[in-house]
Amino acid sequence: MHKEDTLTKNQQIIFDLIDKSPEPMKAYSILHDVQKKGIKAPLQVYRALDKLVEIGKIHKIESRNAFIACHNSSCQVSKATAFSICEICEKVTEISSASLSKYLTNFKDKDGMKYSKYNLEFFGLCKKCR
Amino acid sequence: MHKEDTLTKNQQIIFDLIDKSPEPMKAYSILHDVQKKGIKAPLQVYRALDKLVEIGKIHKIESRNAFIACHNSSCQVSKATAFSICEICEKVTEISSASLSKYLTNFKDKDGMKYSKYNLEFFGLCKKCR
DNA sequence: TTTAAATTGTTATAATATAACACTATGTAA
DNA sequence: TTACATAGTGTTATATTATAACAATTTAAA
Repeated sequence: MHKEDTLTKNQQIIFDLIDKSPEPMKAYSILHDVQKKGIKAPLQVYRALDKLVEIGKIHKIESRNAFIACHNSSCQVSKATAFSICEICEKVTEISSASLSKYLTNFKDKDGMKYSKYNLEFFGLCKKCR
Repeated sequence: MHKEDTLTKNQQIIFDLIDKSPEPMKAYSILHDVQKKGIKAPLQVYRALDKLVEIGKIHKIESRNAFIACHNSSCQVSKATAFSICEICEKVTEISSASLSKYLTNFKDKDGMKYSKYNLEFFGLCKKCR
């Protein structure tokens, strides 16, 4: 499976940065942080991000245009993602719920259509902000 | 409830355009189409879009940066949205499933936290593209 | 009717993302 | 080992998406 694939230099630098970050990181903030490592252009960042998303090492939080490392060990969920987002402090947490992913993976629309790929973003207030 | 609110001129022009469109519309494509009606600047479009999203008349498809009219009559779902997106033709359909919205509205995360607001995007192939 | 709130119009600019092209590294097959 | 395909890199330029700041106007409620 893909997750074990060796990352290239740029991919590794950018993954390490995102993985260490306690919060989702934006592309240009990543760019700023890796310039000292020789990554100078937005495209270098976006290419690494694209690849990391593709292989499931990171996820994009669509509503925030930001990226976080995947913390689900199981590979199936890399294209079936769910997050909770605090509307005050912007804390983002990946939800790993077997019942949720089972429900959504088995969900059929009006036409009986199933979708193995989805992205779900819940919004509310986190513990601290409540 | 908000949906019955009267729209302002710009909001009405932009809502009508989106409502008539068979597919999600992007902000600058909207701008292009409404220039003949006197809306000349991006900000005029974004302001109307923000308001229309806020009152639930339209939804933003986050993964596409595009906007579609809401076709659910019930107001509760305006902040609890679900869509299917065809990865080939980009057709987007709003899903109105009582069981889905019930499941997600009642979903509790590890900490027992519930979220009344969410956005779900399913990806796959539509009937035509399969 | 005056006053607060929302909306508008406008210019400028910020933030996010991709096109195009030349070059380099890496793995695979002859 | 060579040669070939594939993926990744570096670079410049540019496209796309979105907001800041400020003055003027409209609207609706007290």
